[in-house]
Amino acid sequence: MKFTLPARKPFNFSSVVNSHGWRQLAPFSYDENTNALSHILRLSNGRVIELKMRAAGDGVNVETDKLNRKEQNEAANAVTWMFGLDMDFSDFYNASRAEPKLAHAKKQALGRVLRSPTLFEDVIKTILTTNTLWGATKNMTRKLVDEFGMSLDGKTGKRAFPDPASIAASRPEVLKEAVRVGYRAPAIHQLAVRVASGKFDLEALKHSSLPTLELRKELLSINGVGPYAAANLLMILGRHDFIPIDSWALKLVSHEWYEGKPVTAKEVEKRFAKWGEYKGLAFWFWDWKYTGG
DNA sequence: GGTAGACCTGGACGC
DNA sequence: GCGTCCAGGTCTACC
Repeated sequence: MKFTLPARKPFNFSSVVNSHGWRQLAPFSYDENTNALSHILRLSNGRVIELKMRAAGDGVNVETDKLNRKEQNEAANAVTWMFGLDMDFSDFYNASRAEPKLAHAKKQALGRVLRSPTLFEDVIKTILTTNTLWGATKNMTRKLVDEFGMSLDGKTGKRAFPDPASIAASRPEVLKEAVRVGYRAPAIHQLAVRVASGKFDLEALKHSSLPTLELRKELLSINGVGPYAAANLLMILGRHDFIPIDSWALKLVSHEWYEGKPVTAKEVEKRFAKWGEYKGLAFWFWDWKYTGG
C-alpha cells in the first residue's frame, strides 16, 4: 500500500536524508538510483515491516505492506517523526538571513535532521559514533541489527533495529564479542535494561517540555553519553542550543577561521556564541570552506 | 575546573 | 602474515 504525508513548508526530502550519516546506518538503507530511503520497522504489535520513503512534492510518499488502520497510524507517526514533518524553522531562517554562510538555509529547507523512529535507536547509534571511525560505526550498527533485530520475513537479511528487551536479555559479553562494540558494551546493555524494565522512559524525552539544560542533564545521565553525544541527541530532539563538538568540528572551525591551526572547543563555542538557541543549526548547516582531505 | 590516561576496534603501514 | 601505530569521545582519578 501507499500513502503520502504532507510536511510544513519549506520541506526538501533530500535535505533531510543527507542531513547527516544516519541513512548509511542499519536498518536504514538508501537507493541512489531511485532516491528511496528504506527503514525496517518493528511495530508495537511485533509485526516487522519495510517502509520505502520517497520525495512527494512538499511531503513524503510511503510504500509498505498492507497495514490495518492502527498499523498505518503507527507507520505514519514514525515517518512524521523521522522527517520532522511538522517542524517549523522560520525563526532560524529569519535570524540567519543576513549571514552569507547560511543564506542557502531557507532555499534548501535546511534544519531538519534525519531521526530514527525511536530515541532508543538514536541514542545507541550516537554511542556507536563515539571514539571510533565512521566505518566502524557502520559495522557495529549492522552487527547489532543482525544479532538482535527481528527479521522482516524470516528469510532475508532485512532486520529491524533491536528493541531494548532483546538487548537487555543478552549479556554485555555478547555485545563485545559478537557485535564488537568493545568497551561500550556495558553502557549499551545498561541502557537497554533501564529502558526495558520501565525505569527510564527514554521515549518520553521526544516530546518533553523540560528546559534544554534539564533535558541535557537527562541525556548525560546515560552511561556513554558525554557532551558531544548529548549535543548530537539534542539536535535530533529539535533543541539547538549546543554544538556537537567532535574532532571533525574542530577541524572545520580550524580551517574556517584559524588557517588550519589546532583549536579547542572554546574557539568553536566562541565563533557560534551569537547564534544562541540556533547555535547547533548554524554550526550544522554552515557553508564550510573545509570539505575534508 | 582542568587534565592525563585508560578504554577498544579496525585500518594503515612497515617489515 | 604479523606487529605496531593511530584515530576517535567518555569516564575516572588526580591536582
